[in-house]
Amino acid sequence: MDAKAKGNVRREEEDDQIELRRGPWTVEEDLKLVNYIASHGEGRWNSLALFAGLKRTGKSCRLRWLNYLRPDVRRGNITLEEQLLILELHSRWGNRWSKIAQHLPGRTDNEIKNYWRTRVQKHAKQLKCDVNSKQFKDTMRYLWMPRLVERIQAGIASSSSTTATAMGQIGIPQVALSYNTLDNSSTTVSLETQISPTSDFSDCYGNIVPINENTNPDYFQASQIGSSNDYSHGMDFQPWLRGVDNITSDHFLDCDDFLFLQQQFNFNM
DNA sequence: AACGTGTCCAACCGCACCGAC
DNA sequence: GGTCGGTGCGGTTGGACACGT
Repeated sequence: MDAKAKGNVRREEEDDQIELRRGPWTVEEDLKLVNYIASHGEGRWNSLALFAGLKRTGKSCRLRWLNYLRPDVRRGNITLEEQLLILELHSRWGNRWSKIAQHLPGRTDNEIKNYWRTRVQKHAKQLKCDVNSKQFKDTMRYLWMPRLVERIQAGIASSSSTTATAMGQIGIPQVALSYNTLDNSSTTVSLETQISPTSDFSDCYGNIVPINENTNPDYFQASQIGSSNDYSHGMDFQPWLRGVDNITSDHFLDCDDFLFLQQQFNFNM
């Protein structure tokens, strides 16, 4: 055991001696934490826990604040746009949840991680394949993501067109992901509600080149409105893409989607 | 109504990193 | 260079809840 590990063990032993509380937070504890941070700000979590009168570790206080009590935490279902972003960014960075969360304002790394485990990994399990396998990644890239784009577009088309204008007026940049759908028409989806003015999107997409100049099949692209992505790669999934409507937004695959996907997946194994 | 099973998510855990001393 | 305190990250778990039988 190295010095750092010893230090961690010693601190945990000290925690036990103080009889720190664990488990779910009470309303009273939440109020103490919120009020203390409102008066003194966040940071220095161990001393914060002490001075706020909370019998919790600093780590516990930090986690509670960041994942639950922070005023800008977004709650509720992950939107289609957010699902698409998660898939995109995960394909690039893997399980770098905090980095992915930086590009989904109001969403926590914990929430994204939970989403991935409960939704995406569940589908991988149902398809009887490893979530890290090429087959599963291809399925995401060539089937789920284009389908999400179409559904986002359908939603945009049926909703008020004032949204984008309003977002522009309050200074939120509009970033779009564009794809070529499988029938060779161009599809563009705006992610304006997800990208904060301070997010470093150039970090994600800083080295983008046109698809026809990149020979790497695993390459994905995203850009300002006007460029294109190509997820088709000659695979013919048009019946699936065209045949399913009325899909609920909280899951990116409904039952029919999944059955078709399972057939396509087995066929292409 | 009672029970079993599956799902979801808040919270915890272990580890690593960093800066100060 | 070693130690310590603070912090952040990714993986895991436990319990509440929903749903089916």
